[in-house]
This record gives sequence, structure tokens and C-alpha cells, in this order.
Amino acid sequence: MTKTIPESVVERFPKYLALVQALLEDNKQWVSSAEIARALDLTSSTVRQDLSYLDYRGVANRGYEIENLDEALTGVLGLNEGLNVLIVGAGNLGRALTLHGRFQQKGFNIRAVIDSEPALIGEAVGSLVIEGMDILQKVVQSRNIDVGIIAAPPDVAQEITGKLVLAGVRGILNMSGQPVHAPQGVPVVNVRLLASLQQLAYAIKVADNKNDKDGLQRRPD
Amino acid sequence: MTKTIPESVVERFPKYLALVQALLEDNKQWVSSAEIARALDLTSSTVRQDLSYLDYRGVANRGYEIENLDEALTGVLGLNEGLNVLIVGAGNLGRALTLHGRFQQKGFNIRAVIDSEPALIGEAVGSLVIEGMDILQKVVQSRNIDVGIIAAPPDVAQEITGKLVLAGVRGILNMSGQPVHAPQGVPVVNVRLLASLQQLAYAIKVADNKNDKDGLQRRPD
DNA sequence: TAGATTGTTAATCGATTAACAATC
DNA sequence: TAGATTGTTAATCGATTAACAATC
Repeated sequence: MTKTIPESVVERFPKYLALVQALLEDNKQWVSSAEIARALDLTSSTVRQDLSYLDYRGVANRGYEIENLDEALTGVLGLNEGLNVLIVGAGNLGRALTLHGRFQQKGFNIRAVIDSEPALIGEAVGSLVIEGMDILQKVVQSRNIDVGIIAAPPDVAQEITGKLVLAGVRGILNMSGQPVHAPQGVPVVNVRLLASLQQLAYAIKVADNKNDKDGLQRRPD
Repeated sequence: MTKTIPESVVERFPKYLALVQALLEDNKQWVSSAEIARALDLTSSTVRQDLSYLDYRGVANRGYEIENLDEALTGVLGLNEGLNVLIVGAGNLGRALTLHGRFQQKGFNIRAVIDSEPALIGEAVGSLVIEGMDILQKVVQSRNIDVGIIAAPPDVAQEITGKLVLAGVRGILNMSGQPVHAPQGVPVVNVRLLASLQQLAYAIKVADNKNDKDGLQRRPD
């Protein structure tokens, strides 16, 4: 088995992967740690350290072969196979995610959208049809769902989590805004859009203070 | 001016704020660093250290008064006033964000939705009406927009960023998936949903390996 | 071969945690 | 007053960076 990879490193892997796939599109063949560092605003030392966790080694005096780097990053992230996704909640967010082509394109195959509201059942969302919450378990099992995405209101998020776990999903992406807990062995990633906006608010405040201090103009309230 | 607050601490402030506002709803009056730590999966030491950056001090032998803590966190994040938001892109994601009541409720007032597609102009999204991209600058200025949210395709994300900066927004939340750059002084927060899914994929892989090692059953492919 | 770039070790830096005096 | 909990200092831990021998 591979050595445990620090969380801070894992968090950067998707960035490397996005860059590498963009370079691949441009038909570039090689990239150096210094180039990667420049593109992602890191040091080349961090880049080399991070990439040393991969199954693929760079080549002294050449750098990293992009195709191999792509494969190694895809492999380490567990993206070789593609993952089947169920979206829970067919509101605006659920529909937006379902129709967002980029997930599909990157190996997250959206296989179903379900909702507890009977009136929505049967409605089309892209090439899918909204199904009932009552058949969640059946859907997960018959369509080999790996990942459940919670795009439902906060108050039902934990309840849905329980159902997803029971049905046998392997991981959960929770966009409800309400942090949820699943048993050990079923990882949960909580996406907090409000938190991102609040961090932005902080950054704005800091930037404004800086401008004040520097004697620069700011738009009057 | 206040001391600079480490990024790691600022990232936790929204979590404290969410908890504190939930406790406020429950009419709780006091909370201790140990209780906060338990709820957010931190150590009480980290909590006390973090909260010591605030303008409000706790009370020995009592803990923190929730109402004051709320105010202090709101203040430090720059959320006292509420912020006016423009959403760029009236596709599924843009509409979902516009209609998502929670942002409004937490002080992010969505004042406009714009799109470059003429056919969409005039269409209603909740209480707003989709407006044209050509009046972006006018909208930002006349409606005192603080924050632009990019909910448009990746290929136009950087271009929109330029327009937003020129129009005078104070910060940008970028949900396009394409990282964008703005000049110093206009902070950008990039939300990467795909990266979250990829991190989840990694966590799933690790969890599966662990189960294998422990000799537990895993669903066969 | 000479030069460039890797992989890795050691040094530095920053974040988290432990410990405890202050205090309500 | 006694006990609990804060705020803060010092210790520990982990992540980033610097440096350089190995190597293509």
C-alpha cells in the first residue's frame, strides 16, 4: 500500500490535475516543477515534494512528462474508473449540478436525481427524469452509485445522509450548508458556499483597511 | 487597526459564526470553549486561541456570552453592513444562487442577475429580472454592488473578472471552475466544486484500502 | 561533457496543543 | 472561598522552503 499522504498535499492534487490536463490539451509534452509552481503560485520545492508522493518519477534535466503525470494524479485521486453519482434534491441547485457537463466530462457520471416532492417526479432534467426519494436505496444499488450529492435543504441533510449510508454509497458531497456526519468509512466533504462568501467579506474588509492606510480612495458608502 | 489574523484562523470564523447563530436561535446565553470545540471537532485550546483575535473577551468561569460572540464574529468578518451582490450568468447555477434564500438571510443581498444572452433578458428569476451584460458597469455603480459572483462558463471567466474590476466591485466569488486573477486590492475567492469531488474520490479510495486491510467487505465492482 | 532539473535531507517557519497563572 | 474556565506563554507538531548531491 502507498504511504499516507498529508491532507495539505491531497488538497493540491486537483490543482495539479487541472493544470496538467490543460497542458495536455495544448499538446505540451514536458513541464518542470518551476513552471508548475509559477502557474499555481507555489514554490518549485513544494511542487517536487508533492509530486514525490506519486507513482511516477520526473526525469532529471527534463522535468515531468505530462501524460504520465496526468495518469499518476488520476490514479492517486482514485479517478481511474469514473464514479457514479446520485443527486438528492431536484431544486435549482440539484438541477444545476445535474446539467453541469463538466462533472460528467471529468469522470463523475450523474446517474440519477431524486426528490421527495411527488409533484416533481417524472419531470425531465437533461437526459434524466426526477425519481422519488422512496426508491433511493433501489437506485443506489441497481445503478452502482458511488457518491451521493446532497442538494437539499439543511433541515433534511442529516436524515438524507443516513439514508445514503444505509443504501451503501461510498462517499457524500454535502452542499446543504448543514454539516452532516456519517459513520467512519463513509467520507463526507462539506461544501460551504456561505463560508466562502464570508471569507471574501473578510478579505474585502482587510483590503479596504489597507487602502485606507495607504491613503488611497475608496468608494464612499 | 487590528492585528493581522492568520488565514487558518479566518477559515474557522464562519464555522464559529454558524454555530453561534444556531445557539442564539436556541436562546442559549453562554458557551464554553470546550463546548465549541466539541461541536466543531477542534481542541478547546484552538478555540480560545482563535477567539482571542476578536474584539470581545470571554469571562473566566462562565465562557463566552453568545450574543457578544455573534457580534464580534460578524464584525471581524466585515458583515455588519450587509453586502450587495451581482450574479453574472443566469444559467442554472446563477438562478440557483439567486433563488437561494440563505445568502439573503445572512446579509448577502442579491441585487441583480445579468447574462450576455439577449434571449434571456427580461425573464424573471424570483423577484429579479435578468438584465444584459452590457449594463454591468451601470448596475454595479447604481446599485452599489460590493461582490460579483461569476456563475458563467470557464472560457469567459477571466473576461468577466476584468469587467467586474473595472466596474468597481470590491471582491469576486468565482464559481466558473476556471481560476481567475484580479489586481491587488480586489480579492478573489475561487470555489472549486470539481476539486471537492476529487478530494472525496481520494477519501473514498483511502477508506476502501483501509477496509481491505482490515479484512472488511467491500461492494464488488 | 556541461548544464539543468530532479528527489531528498535538513532548516525554517507557522499552526496547533499543552500547561498554568489569572480571574470571575 | 472553591471551582471552573479564560487568556496567554511555551512546547510540540507538521508543513513549507532551502540547499545540494544525484542524474539525465
